Amino acid sequence: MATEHDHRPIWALPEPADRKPRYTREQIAGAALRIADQEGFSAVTMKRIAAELGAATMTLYYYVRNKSDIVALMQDAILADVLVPDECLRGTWREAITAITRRTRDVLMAHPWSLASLNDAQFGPNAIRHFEQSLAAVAGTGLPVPARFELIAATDDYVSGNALHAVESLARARIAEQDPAMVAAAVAYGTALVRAGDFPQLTAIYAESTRAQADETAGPPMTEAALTSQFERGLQALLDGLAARMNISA
Amino acid sequence: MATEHDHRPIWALPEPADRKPRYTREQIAGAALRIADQEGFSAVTMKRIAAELGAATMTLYYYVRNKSDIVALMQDAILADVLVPDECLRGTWREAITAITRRTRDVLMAHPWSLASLNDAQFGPNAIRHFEQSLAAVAGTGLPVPARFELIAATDDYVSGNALHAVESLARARIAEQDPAMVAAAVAYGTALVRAGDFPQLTAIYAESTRAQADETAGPPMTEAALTSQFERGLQALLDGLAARMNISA
DNA sequence: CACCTTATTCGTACTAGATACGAATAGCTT
DNA sequence: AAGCTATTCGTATCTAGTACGAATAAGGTG
Repeated sequence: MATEHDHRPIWALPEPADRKPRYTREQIAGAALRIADQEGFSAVTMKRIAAELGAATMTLYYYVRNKSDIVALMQDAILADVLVPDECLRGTWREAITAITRRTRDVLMAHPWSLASLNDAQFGPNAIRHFEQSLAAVAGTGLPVPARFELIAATDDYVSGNALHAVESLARARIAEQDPAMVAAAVAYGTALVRAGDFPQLTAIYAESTRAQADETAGPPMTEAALTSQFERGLQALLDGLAARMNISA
Repeated sequence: MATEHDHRPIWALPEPADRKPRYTREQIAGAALRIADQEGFSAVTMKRIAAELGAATMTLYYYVRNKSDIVALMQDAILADVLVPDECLRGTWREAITAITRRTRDVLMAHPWSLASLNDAQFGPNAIRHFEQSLAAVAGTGLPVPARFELIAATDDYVSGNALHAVESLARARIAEQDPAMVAAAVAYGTALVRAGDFPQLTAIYAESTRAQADETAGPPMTEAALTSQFERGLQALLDGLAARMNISA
């Protein structure tokens, strides 16, 4: 096994297989994934992972160099779920990209820790498969390769940012319903600040929402369904714009 | 000072000011920010922050409840830089949003740790100011308020995701030039995998790039300038699409 | 089958970080 | 000057990651 501070991705290092190792990297990643999903990312510790597998803590270090290798394996394991069935890639580029993007968002939101835990973000096998699918999706555009990359990058940017914000929104909403006092405090702080300073837009909106007695949440919409339909509209707008600027049939 | 596990944002809690505290939360955030920018986010420890201020570690806990409060203060400090001069808000909505979005991206990329360290992402005063500016930017659209939110959210999603990916790209590029052996290993791993599996798109691109003897980087473009101009094109495409779908003058 | 090699497992120890607790210090008030 | 308590900080505890080397056991060899 290579030393620490070796920058090679974990997948470039041979996995123990000489005699009969009791575990595999896949099992380790799976255990870590289960813990992250059920108990939160911060519960993913070397000790906890080992316990999940019935092993001693230090045993893990025979399979990986350090914890961030395990995180990389977790990220790649998630990407397996991002892969779409081949049928999705047979339609128009727009249908295909939409399918991939939707699925990407679903998976990112199902594992809220994934976006925040991007360390060096190594490229694993499933990342490559995902990239291949994205390339297949835009193959029908007839664009030159760099433009295809750009098309993929733009949708990827959008979906990542959207998932990041959506996850935050939902987390905030969840905390808020557990602890209504906090909402009250936050709103009190916000309104005090708005009242004190020079915030014409917010003041107008606040007045209007008070008049309409809408719910007091000052921020963006909170339900998952609302966030998802907003995501869809943004995505289609983005695809419209990209298609027009790249001169490809929408 | 409120107890730990109080979910209220740090700004809702009174800052020590009775007698004569030696520091302020702003100084603490500033020290932490300096450390993060110069030595990386992982160098931001309570001990290190305190040392930067010439204080003892535990002194910090008189000003904040815990470290994540400090991170929240750092995030908000960054957002101060995201604010644009008022002149930027006077043109068309499109010019204004473009200006805000560009500046947002610049700042996020100047503090690469900021996107990855979103904890609960509390809303601080500068976040509110930034939101006010965004609302002012889109005020000229004449859209109903929810649609304005949506317009802002869409551009925000795009810029966050773009910055996230751009930061990663640049980090990868930086590591690569420090350690060319790693690139070789990663490329070797990638090509082996592509050769072994069923990757028609990647195979074609690899063949083409070999023939054209382009640089061997399989991924997206790496230079900051290239990433920025790609960002611009994506943003304008997104705004095109949003304008069309929302029926507002582009 | 006894035995040897070394792959694999794991116990112990060390370092670093966050923070609880309470003692020490020093502004302000009277 | 004395006292109250806001503010500072030293010490101790807990948790996490991981270096190191001992213990165990798989599989080949004589």
